[in-house]
Amino acid sequence: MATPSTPAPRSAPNPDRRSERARQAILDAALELCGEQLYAGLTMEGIAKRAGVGKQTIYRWWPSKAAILLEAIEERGRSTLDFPDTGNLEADLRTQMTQVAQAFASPMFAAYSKGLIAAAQSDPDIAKAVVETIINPRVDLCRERLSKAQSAGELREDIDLADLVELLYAPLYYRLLLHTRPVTNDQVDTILNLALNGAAQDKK
Amino acid sequence: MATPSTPAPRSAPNPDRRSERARQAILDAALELCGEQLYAGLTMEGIAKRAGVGKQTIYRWWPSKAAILLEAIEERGRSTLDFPDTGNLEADLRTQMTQVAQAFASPMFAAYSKGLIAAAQSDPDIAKAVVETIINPRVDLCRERLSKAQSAGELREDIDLADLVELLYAPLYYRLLLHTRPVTNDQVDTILNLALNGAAQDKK
Amino acid sequence: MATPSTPAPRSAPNPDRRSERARQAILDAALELCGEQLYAGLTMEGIAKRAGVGKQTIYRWWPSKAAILLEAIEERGRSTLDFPDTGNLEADLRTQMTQVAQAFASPMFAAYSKGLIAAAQSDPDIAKAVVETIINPRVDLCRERLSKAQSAGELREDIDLADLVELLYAPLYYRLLLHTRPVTNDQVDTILNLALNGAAQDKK
Amino acid sequence: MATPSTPAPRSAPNPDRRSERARQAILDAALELCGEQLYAGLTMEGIAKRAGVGKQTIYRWWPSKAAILLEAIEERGRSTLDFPDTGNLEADLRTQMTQVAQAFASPMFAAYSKGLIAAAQSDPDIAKAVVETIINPRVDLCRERLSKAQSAGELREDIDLADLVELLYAPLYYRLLLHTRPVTNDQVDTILNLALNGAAQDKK
DNA sequence: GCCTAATCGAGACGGTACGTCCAGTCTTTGG
DNA sequence: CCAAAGACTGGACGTACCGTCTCGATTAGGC
Repeated sequence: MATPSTPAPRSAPNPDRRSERARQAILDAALELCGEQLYAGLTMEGIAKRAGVGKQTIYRWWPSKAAILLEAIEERGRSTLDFPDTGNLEADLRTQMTQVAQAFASPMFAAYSKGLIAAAQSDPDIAKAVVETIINPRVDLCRERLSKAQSAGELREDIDLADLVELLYAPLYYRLLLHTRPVTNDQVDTILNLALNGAAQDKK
Repeated sequence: MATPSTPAPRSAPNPDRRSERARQAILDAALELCGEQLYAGLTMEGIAKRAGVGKQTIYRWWPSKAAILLEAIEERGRSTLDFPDTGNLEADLRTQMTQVAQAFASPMFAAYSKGLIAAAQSDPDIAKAVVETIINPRVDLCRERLSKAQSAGELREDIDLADLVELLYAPLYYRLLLHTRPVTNDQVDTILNLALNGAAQDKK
Repeated sequence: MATPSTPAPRSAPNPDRRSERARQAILDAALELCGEQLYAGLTMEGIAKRAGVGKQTIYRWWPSKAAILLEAIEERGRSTLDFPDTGNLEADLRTQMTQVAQAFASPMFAAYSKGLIAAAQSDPDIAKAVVETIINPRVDLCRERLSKAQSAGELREDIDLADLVELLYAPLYYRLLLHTRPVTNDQVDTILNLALNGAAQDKK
Repeated sequence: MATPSTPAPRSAPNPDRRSERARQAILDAALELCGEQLYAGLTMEGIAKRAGVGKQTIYRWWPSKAAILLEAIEERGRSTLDFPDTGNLEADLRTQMTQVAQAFASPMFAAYSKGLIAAAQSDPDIAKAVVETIINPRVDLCRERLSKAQSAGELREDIDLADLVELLYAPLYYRLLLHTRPVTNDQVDTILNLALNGAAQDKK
């Protein structure tokens, strides 16, 4: 007889009886409102009203509004999970990174950045969830592609691929979150040029 | 009856009569509270009570709590504005970037990141102010140092220095804001190695 | 095509299939909860949980929680319906009124007073039901006894017996509902003395 | 150095700074709403909205909606505090009791009965306050008048005047709260006739 | 003695009001 | 006139119940 793995903090609701209609309406409302106004103006009451749903129904299934956004993005944002492999590393990276750069300009990723990452600064649980469900899967896919390239002799043997992934994508997040300059396709070219070839003058 | 020269939208306060004691107490209280708890738990009422100050005194001089933090950091955080020039570019960058990496771990920069940058996602004014008063001055100093190196033939001629600054510092912000891994001194070495020398295998 | 004889506003439940177990459990739970806490803290959800019953089962058979109490009291509280006739009017009244006075102190009558009468102030249906099922039967019995006494020449011919019943029992309700003094057996003696003999000095 | 007499449960508000405008608006709104609908439909939120007041302002000064009604009635309902003394006891009682009987039909006393007395069944504090601020002052005035009559030989020496007050007024409350028959002026005559002269046949 | 339909326990649903907390404004008092 | 104090309107918070609705799982009556 196995002990239940979930401790059921407060008479856990039964997911089988969950209303899919309400769930979708809540995710839709959250994304819409986050697109229309800024994340700080996003309220549980607003989501409930827009979704035509009781507040309790939200609190029954999600611990916070950030958790709603997380689920919404995880469910609807699977498009940036593709990673091509044409044999040409630089071209493949350009394809994928351009896709990310364009996503950063879409309303849904506005919700992502303005909402989740901001909330993550004040809530370690959100931070953990963002890393695990959003960041890591994409990082892993990128690292696999890089690993093939390293095996093929296209990349130096002595570099850590996780560090290289960081170097490639960090500048996109930098502009997104610090609002210095807009994220563009040109930026991707620049990053690839610098990261692959290095900034130093060839010693020859 | 003379019209006052300043239109005074609503009885503009006179800075000459401002109480420096109250101003310092408010900045102190804001930083202390931001260090003790998360930014989301930082309230105007809490700052006023901690500072022994009326709420009106805060609203008279600052438009938001983020503005308070901004002023606090601008006033107390001038240390990371130094930029060395020993003639060795990589060493100088390592010195400065290590300094930044260590600042990211200090309580005051917790306030900076968790507070200001999060708030900037929901408030364009804050975003603008952060870039102008915090980011740009440091970027400019870095770019000047890089410019000397470029003139000295240490860096490729064809690269944009603003892009290089981004490439160097973005990974630090990436870890800070996305909470993937802690920011360490080792990270600085890795960034410099990759960014200066490139990840690609030497074509010989 | 025959119209059903009962219009069945919304699928009227069939009393033949009613679960007597559930009915008793609900009445018990309602009385217990009303005894343990104040009427204001009595909830449909609490009754359902205590009775181990679905909420719908309650709503199917009763329109309100006051209706539950009413049925509970009507079913279990038939004891105060006895009215003695020993030939001595004052003694018989003392017997019956003392019984009522003691009932007012019992937990079940706490439910009666604190629950039903309070609810009756906000719900005319409850008020009507209380009068018809609880008050009137007892008033009628008392009036019959008084009528015999009037015929026997023990009471004045010119008085309305309904008014006299009121005069006798009203002071018990007065203390019960206004919480001025506790209802005691002594009060019964005092009432009988005053109501039968009058407060005025004999003119003699 | 004196210890403050009030323990100040939670940073007690300063009554000197209280807004009389808000206070009157709240009392008005409570009485109006209680007159329009039944007490059970009276909500703090409704009062706040009608009064144009924040909910906090209500909770700052009153512990419950019953407390609001109590203050409203105490402040506006001083009219039934008069007690005549013409030398004719029965006439004076008739005057006063008729006044009370008529008050029981007015909207404000609907609030009184349907609200306060119902609430008193579930809240001992309310019950205590009702007795002390509403009931007792009026009972005392009546008892004084009866006392004069007793000294003047109009009433029997052996009766407790508090009991007589109860006997006189209880039937009015009986009809009011139990909703058996409406309270009328005729009822007052009946009560006086019975209570003063007694129901028993003169033994002569 | 099945079969079928209603009732049952259970609880998720859209709502309303609760009582609290904080935002941002207004008012009072004192320096 | 500024500062402190804090009461004010307003609105979102997260909770508790309301009364309705929707699920299987009994469970009883009519066949």
